Amino acid sequence: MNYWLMKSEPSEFGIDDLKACEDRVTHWDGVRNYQARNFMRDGMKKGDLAFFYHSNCEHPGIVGMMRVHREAYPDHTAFDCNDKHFDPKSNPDNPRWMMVDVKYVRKLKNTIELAELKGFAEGELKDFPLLRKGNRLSIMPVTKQQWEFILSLA
DNA sequence: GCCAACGTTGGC
DNA sequence: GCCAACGTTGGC
Repeated sequence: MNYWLMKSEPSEFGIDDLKACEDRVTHWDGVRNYQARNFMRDGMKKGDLAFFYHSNCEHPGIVGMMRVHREAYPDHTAFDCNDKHFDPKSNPDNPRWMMVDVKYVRKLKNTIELAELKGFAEGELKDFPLLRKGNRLSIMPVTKQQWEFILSLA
C-alpha cells in the first residue's frame, strides 16, 4: 500500500466538504499538473491512504485522512467549457487529465500545521516534497516512514 | 495583497 | 531547442 498527500484549498473544497459528500466519497477533479497527474494515474491504488492538506489558508497543514476509493479515470471537468478547470486540449477521445475517487476516513483532532512540519525538514522529514523550497505539487507521495512519523505528531 | 518559485506557451 | 513572457500556486 502506498501513502499520499493531496492539497486542496478549504475555501474551495475542505475536509468538511468531503465528509458531507454522499457516502463520504467524491472525485478529486481539477488536477492540471502533469507530475501530480502521473502520481494519480500511475501510483494510486484502491485502498491507498492519503493525507488531506489544506493549502492557501490561514493555517495550512494536514487536517485528516482519506482513502483511494477508485483508481484513475478521465477528469470530465476538463471537457466542460463552463468549468473552472476547462482545458480545450483535452477531449474524451484523448483525455489529458485524470482523477481518482477518494473516501473520507477521519479528521485529525488538531491540524498538523505546515509550520510544525517545517521543524523536521532537516530530520525525520528530510526529502519530504511538501517542505522543498518552491514546492507546488498538489499531489505527492509520502513514504511509510514519513506517514507514521507525521501521524505521531497528531 | 505581495511575491518567489515554478510550469507552460509560443516565437524564433 | 532556447528562452522570454506569462499564468498559477501558495506561504506569508
